[in-house]
Amino acid sequence: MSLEAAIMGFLAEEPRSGYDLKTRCFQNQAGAFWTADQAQIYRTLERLQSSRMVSCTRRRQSGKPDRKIYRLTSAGETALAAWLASPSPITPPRDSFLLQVFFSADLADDRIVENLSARRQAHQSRLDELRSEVVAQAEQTLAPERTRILRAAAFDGAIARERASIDWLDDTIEAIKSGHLPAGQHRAAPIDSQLPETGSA
Amino acid sequence: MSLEAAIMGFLAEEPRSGYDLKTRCFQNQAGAFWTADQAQIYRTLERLQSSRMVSCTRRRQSGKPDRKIYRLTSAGETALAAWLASPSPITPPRDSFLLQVFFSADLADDRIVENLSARRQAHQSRLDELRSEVVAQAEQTLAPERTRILRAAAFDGAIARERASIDWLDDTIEAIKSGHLPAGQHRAAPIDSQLPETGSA
DNA sequence: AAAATATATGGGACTTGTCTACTATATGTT
DNA sequence: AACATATAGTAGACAAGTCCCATATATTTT
Repeated sequence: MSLEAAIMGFLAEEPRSGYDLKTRCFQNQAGAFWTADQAQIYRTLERLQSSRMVSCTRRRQSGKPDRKIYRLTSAGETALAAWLASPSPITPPRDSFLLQVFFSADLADDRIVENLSARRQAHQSRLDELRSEVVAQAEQTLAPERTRILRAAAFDGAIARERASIDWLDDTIEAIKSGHLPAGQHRAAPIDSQLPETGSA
Repeated sequence: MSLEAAIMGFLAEEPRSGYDLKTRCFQNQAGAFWTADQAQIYRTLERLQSSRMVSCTRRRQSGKPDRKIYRLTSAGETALAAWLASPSPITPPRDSFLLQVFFSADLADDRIVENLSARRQAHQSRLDELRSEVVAQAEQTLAPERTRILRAAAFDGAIARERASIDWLDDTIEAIKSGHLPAGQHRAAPIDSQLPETGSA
């Protein structure tokens, strides 16, 4: 549903081909909020066409294969407007990393810290990407200011969450490093050590 | 994959039935990080059994149907340990709400504020749930301290993100209310008004 | 006595999204 | 000449998850 809406949102700006959507729209722009692989974009376009939300015209090109240019129909505009005004569903939580933390009592301290640090790295890269995307977006002075501000707000939302994750990771790493995490009495052998416990029990 | 791991994580604590997992584990405890409906829990248990990660013993009950108690095998313990030590995949962003914000330039200011406020409400409820879950978890003094602390850390991660979202929403609502968002020159008619524009253009 | 609710387990259809790979042509590189 | 890359679109298998529903029984409520 969201992918349909996102595609309609981009087509509302201007008509585009599946290829445009894939390379231009879902890589930089909306890639921060929704990703879709090529196969799915094409299939969603077909579905939108068969439900009359978009229309399609073929454009010949010399040498390259034909482009199929999709444009939003008036039914599509209505559907897009309805989606924009409707509350978007709260997605059920699905965070495999927090799940790992939740279950990692049997993991040695330094292993836990490793995992947290790696995760920190990943969030940091994503934050950097988001920031550079904000800059790129701000430079596109062709779009009306209202559009630019709202898009910036969306990016800010994503950025705020990345920052929160990083801060939490820093705090947690710090807490473990300074020994606030008591050693466990392991059910069986500690996960990454064949040695018997020496002095921690 | 994560659901398999989560189930194994719970079975590592103690043997349980599918019903236990559904009602006790995936509703309160890990429900904050991963949800699964009943159908999927049972099917995943079957899959885990056929790959020898868990074993199953039937227990008769008078009146009620038999319980199938699943326990982690040693192969399962190994697989769980491997999962805990492996970096969890970064999931591609998929946030329909930010997508809406991204595309909502054609929506009237007060509509946008409505949407943001509704979202704020939702995040606030989720935050409250998380907090009460932390309290509930802290009261379970039967679990070893190490376990409790790590679970609390996982909840803190989720809480940190909820708070960040709420703060961002507050800021954004405030910015729009104080008129920082310029009116748009609409492509067509403004989305939720049949009246011609009067004084905003 | 009928109806709802909790316990316990399962089946089947469906949607979304991922992964792979294939067809074509033009351009640029080694 | 062989190869990679960009353009543009198509096709099929598959995994994960959601939704709705069926089957039992026991207890509690109306």
